Amino acid sequence: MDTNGPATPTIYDVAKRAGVSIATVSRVLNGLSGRRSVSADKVLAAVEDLGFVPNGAARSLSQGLKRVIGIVYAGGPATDDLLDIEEESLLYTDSIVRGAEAGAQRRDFSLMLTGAGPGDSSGLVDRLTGKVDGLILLDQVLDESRVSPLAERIPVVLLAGSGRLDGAVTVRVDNSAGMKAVASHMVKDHGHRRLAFLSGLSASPDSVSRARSLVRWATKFGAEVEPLEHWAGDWTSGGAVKVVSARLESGDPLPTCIVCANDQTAIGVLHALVHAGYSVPGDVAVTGFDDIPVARHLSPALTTVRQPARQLGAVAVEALIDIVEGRHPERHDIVLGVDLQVRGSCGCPPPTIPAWQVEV
Amino acid sequence: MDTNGPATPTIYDVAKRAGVSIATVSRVLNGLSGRRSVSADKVLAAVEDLGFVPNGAARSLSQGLKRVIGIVYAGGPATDDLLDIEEESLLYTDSIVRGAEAGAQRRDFSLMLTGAGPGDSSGLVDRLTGKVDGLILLDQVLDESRVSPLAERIPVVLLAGSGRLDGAVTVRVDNSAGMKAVASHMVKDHGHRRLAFLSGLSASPDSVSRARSLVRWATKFGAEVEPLEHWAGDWTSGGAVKVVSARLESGDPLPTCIVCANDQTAIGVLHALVHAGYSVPGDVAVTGFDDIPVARHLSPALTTVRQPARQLGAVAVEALIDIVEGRHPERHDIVLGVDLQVRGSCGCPPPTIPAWQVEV
DNA sequence: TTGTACGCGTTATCAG
DNA sequence: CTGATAACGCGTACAA
Repeated sequence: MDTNGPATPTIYDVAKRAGVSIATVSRVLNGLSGRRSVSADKVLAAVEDLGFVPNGAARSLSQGLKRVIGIVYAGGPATDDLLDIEEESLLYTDSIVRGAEAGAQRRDFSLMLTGAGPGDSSGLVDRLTGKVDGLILLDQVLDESRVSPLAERIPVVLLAGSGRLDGAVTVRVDNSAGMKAVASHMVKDHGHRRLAFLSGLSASPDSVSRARSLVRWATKFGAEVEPLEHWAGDWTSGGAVKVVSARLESGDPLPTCIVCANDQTAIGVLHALVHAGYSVPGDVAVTGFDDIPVARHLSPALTTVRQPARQLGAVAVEALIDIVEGRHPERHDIVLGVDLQVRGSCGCPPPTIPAWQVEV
Repeated sequence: MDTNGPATPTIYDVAKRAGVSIATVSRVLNGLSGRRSVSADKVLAAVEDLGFVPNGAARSLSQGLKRVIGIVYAGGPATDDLLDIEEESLLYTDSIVRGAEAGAQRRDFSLMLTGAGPGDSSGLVDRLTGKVDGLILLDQVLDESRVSPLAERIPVVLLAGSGRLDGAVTVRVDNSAGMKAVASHMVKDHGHRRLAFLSGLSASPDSVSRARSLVRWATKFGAEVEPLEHWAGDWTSGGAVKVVSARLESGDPLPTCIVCANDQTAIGVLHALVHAGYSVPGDVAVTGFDDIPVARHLSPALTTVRQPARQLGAVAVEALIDIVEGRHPERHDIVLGVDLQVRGSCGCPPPTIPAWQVEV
């Protein structure tokens, strides 16, 4: 066993082997050297031989830039089994992360990931803070009141926040436009007059904003929305099932259309209604929000508002890196568009092209 | 604008403010100091005041340990639109990543994420190498031939590799047991005699191993498996659709049961069969592998082999960190168990409990 | 073009 | 228990 063999090589080892100074090695490796000098070749050869890779920590320390951005999502290490059931809900987050990773890679940054439990995540955030140049916070990982103090220590971008925040930039989708599209389609096209909005967690800006928008537009188009307090969900399908069951037991007549705060909730509604013997969309129409991949595979396929999840992540990273590199962003509140994906659950005939051919 | 204000504070700032030396600050912050000394309180106060967070790069450099592990998955930054269609396939990977993150957090490590395109990812891997203490490579991100040289520069754990590799530890699932369960259920319980195995990419160890196992067990149980070359898929539902279409056009009779290399493939098969007027499981039974969240929402719900994706990630991280910290792992080939999730697509009656109540 | 020497912010060693 | 000081590995002025 070569336990005491040459540990991971440093720039000094390379320099020695190539017969030059470390400055030359550094220059060659960073392209600040004449293209094809004699020593350049020797350096490259030595690098190859030794399998040298620059130590990132030293690099960061020297340059004062880590080239790493951190992203924090809600719902970290919970009980393994418990979360499995609601795993679909994580999907949307995962798409965002993928988009963020792609964006970071484009700018030669790396992405550091951290899941934050529902409790106090400031400890986690602090630990991450030391390792990164900037932070992306997904919805609900930190009280908005705690964001501002954080933001004056390190660049922060909020994903799906409420909008106006002190130091931080916010990236979010146009909830209002999405809900207008839903209201328009369900009220004007399908003629529904009594809708319900099944919300997410009441503390979430997205849920609040979607509820408000739906009420505004549905009302404007001549329909009415049931009291929100009867339809308080929590983003999960399990929560949605409970709400629908409660409504069924209350004896009140169901609305003819249930607009859900997200797809996960819509899945729960679908199951609960079918289980109770109702037909969707025959008896009740259902819509979602997000367009997670499973949406088009449900039966009936879910009519939902499509969020550009991947792009959301990419845009957030771009904005963040701009700030990190000293470029101040033009806008502190970036809003991305959405569009309605009409499928079967709203009452429209299912599209003739099969689901696996659907393109964006 | 406080542009020239006190930049991010260092340990020197804290020391000065507390009226002690940096050594004392360091000790207090790392708990190597008497619990309640006088200066400790002053240090803590100064830290709080200044919002001091230790610079991770300096820490890493000093300690020779970055406390970061990297994970590389296949399918990085591709065309945004293209990938959306196959996004379900990413889901399995995402679960692994989540498990890995949870595992890392438990050991006070951070997770760095990188998506590698199908091309030569050695550049990406190199760049990551400098920033982490160890690497987790998901299936197919690097030729197995390239793993060994990498593994002697930095600890590496392979996820879903072929098993025996030189320097690296491998974590994978028991494909053989999974396929045995499928073969047993479909042949012995349901009486199928002619099966097909719709494969993943032929270069993937997982695909090869699953194919071999299915053939072995199905044969042993008295059934036969169609020639594999007629059923060569690529892990995607799009690829599966093409294969099924080709089979349909060939005029050959379909087998009575199609065993798919993964769930994504099974989704494609389901769609293609239904589109062509066949009934599942009436005319043809279908099974998957993975148990991605969407599986239980399909109609019919998919019978599939459940992989403990999250646990896979967590175990990989544990093993990797052990190596990083100098503990040599007992086993270099860690195999996790799987179990068959019987639902509707195999011909069994759908379970009476609704899908949203299914527990593990 | 090339080499020397210093700084980046911590931890850790070794005197007091 | 505390404080000065040497690493850690790299980039980069500055001098040659």
